[in-house]
Amino acid sequence: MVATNFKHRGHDHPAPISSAVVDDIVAQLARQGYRDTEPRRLVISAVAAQGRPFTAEDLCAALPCVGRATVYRGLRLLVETDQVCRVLLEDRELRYQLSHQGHHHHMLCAICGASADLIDCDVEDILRAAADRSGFRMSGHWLEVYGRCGECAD
Amino acid sequence: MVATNFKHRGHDHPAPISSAVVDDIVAQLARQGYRDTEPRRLVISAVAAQGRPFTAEDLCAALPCVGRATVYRGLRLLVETDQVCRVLLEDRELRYQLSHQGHHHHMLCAICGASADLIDCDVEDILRAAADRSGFRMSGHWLEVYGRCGECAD
DNA sequence: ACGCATACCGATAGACAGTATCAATTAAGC
DNA sequence: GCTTAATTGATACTGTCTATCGGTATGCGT
Repeated sequence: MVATNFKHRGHDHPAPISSAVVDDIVAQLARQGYRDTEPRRLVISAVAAQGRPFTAEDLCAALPCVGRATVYRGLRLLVETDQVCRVLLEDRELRYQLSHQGHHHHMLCAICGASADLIDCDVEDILRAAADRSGFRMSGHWLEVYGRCGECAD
Repeated sequence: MVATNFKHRGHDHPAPISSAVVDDIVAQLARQGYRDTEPRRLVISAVAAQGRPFTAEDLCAALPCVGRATVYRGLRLLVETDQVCRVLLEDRELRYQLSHQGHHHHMLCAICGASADLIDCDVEDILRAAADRSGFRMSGHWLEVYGRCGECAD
């Protein structure tokens, strides 16, 4: 194969990016009519490789061979299809992470950046009741909890 | 007085911006060592004049005679001194509003943009307990509730 | 296997919100 | 009034994300 100044695309049969997680997400996307492309697999793979909440720029840096616009588009698609959820830091920086099923909230460690799902936490009903008292009909909410994880606690 | 191409400053004695709210905030700032300047009073006055959560750009537009940087700085100062609180819309747009005393949350109407304080809502303890269960020590949180206010509920 | 329609890609330019810089100005205390 | 440090405003800049658009590759029907 001859080197070119163009990026690899499918025509030179690169090693397909594949793993249980990637295949699963690609299959879910396929079910909704989205194509199975190599750049998209690369994005999903990089997302799955992140150990903690990451920024879009983190992904771009981890994927120098994928266009920025493609990374952002891929990320947005994953958010829209609920494969990835968005997390907001105290300084309003937006991060992402693979979403576990169902609606839940995150606890973010201000020191190491780790996140943990907030389990057994039904603020929903309480908020709805309080909203009612204000004459509002609640349709959604955004909640982030900040603190220190066990390892960073003092 | 001769017209110049420079903006008015104190030297031509413009009508001082004053009202109960403005004077009160200016006094609080003075207590913390911040000067009483005309641009700052203008910003505070414009903030007080807003009927609902507003953006920094709203203020800039309402204050064409005050520099952008000054508006942003003034707003930040007001947030840091707890005179104004920040509110996050569902699309992550940042808005501001005069803060009423004490920690509380906001209910935002997705239709008309109105906001109401969420009263009798102690999510704090519940969150802290849930965080404990995840091994976290909670230090803060960010909560916004979205929905429809009474008037927009149809 | 082949061809077609169209989703998709990447490079780049641009929109946008907010910040840094810095000389000029002014508030506040003496 | 005078001094000095805080403040201002014009502007340039940063960083994040989106729009555009020519070209490409995927998935499907055949």
